[in-house]
Amino acid sequence: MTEADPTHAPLFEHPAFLLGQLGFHTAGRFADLLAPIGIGPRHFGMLRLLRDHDGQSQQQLSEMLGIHRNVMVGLVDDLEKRELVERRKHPTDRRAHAVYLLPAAHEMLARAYEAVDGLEAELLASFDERDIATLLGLLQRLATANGLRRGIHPGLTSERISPPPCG
Amino acid sequence: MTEADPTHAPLFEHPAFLLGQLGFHTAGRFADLLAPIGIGPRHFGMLRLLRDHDGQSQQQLSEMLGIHRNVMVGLVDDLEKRELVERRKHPTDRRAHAVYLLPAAHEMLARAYEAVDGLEAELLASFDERDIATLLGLLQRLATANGLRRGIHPGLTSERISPPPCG
DNA sequence: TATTGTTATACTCTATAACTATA
DNA sequence: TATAGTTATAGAGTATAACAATA
Repeated sequence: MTEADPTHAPLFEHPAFLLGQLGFHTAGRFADLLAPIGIGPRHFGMLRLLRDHDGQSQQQLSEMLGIHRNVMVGLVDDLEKRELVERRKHPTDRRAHAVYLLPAAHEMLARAYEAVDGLEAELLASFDERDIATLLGLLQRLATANGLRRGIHPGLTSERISPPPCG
Repeated sequence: MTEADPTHAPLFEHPAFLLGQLGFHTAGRFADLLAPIGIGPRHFGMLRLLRDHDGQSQQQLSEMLGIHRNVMVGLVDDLEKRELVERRKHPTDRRAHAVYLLPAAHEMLARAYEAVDGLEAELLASFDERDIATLLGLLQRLATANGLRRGIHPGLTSERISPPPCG
């Protein structure tokens, strides 16, 4: 099953393909590692945001996460059911809810960060310090040059990034 | 909005996060570039596979693409409607269909490869030859070390890779 | 009139199971 | 009994529009 391509290199020779493949794999593994503690990547992102932006309205939070406010409703519902966040009255706008972290969230965040560390270690197991530094620098340049917002990833599902296949 | 993290580096410092972010972006852009010619990433993968494995059964093809045989039905349906492939009688197994490329598929493949080139150029616009070579080497090592199958990407949807958000 | 949170709807994609015709 | 292709069903996810309360 060697790839014989008359005009183009095999996909293994394309950085774009490898990025897509590795990104999908990474997102899936992240969801896998988060699953045992009972949250998904989107919940992690929300808790992480709240640690620095406690007490904001759902509207504000959804803009910062790059998601629609309708989706935010379900996200806050989930986290409220697990007693990780709380909806309180907004101090200045009676239409809005102010969302606050509850104490349990900090322990949850600590455990989620362990998952992040585990993922990073697993992914980069075969790399030494220098390889990692080189890779990080290149990926940061790519992300910046292609207009990706820092720390905002509109591609992480609750469980899996989702879809089907391709070769 | 500077990231102040007591215990962990901002996500921008995590190769795993950047891979997920860049992978999602890349997959989405690929779908965008393919859309004008009327196919999705999964169709491209199928046509590409058929060029080297013409006349195989749907079962065999779905195994090679890493997808379920039920999904293959719709994929072949799509391609048959566009007269890019054809179902014929399998020479040895009367239960199976043998799938063959039609002439129009070769032109479609050529145009799809232009999209691949365009994506690659867009993504790596700020990189010189040496950067690209370094990146490619690192990504290939990562893909291999993490057990990813060459040229098989079970994460490309018909239109978009799909999901919601995270920070 | 616009905005916040919410709900309802439709649409896409997936995963499972079941059916048929063959093997 | 198992397999190839197909179809049906239910589930998850998203996007859009609409609604009540408030600005």
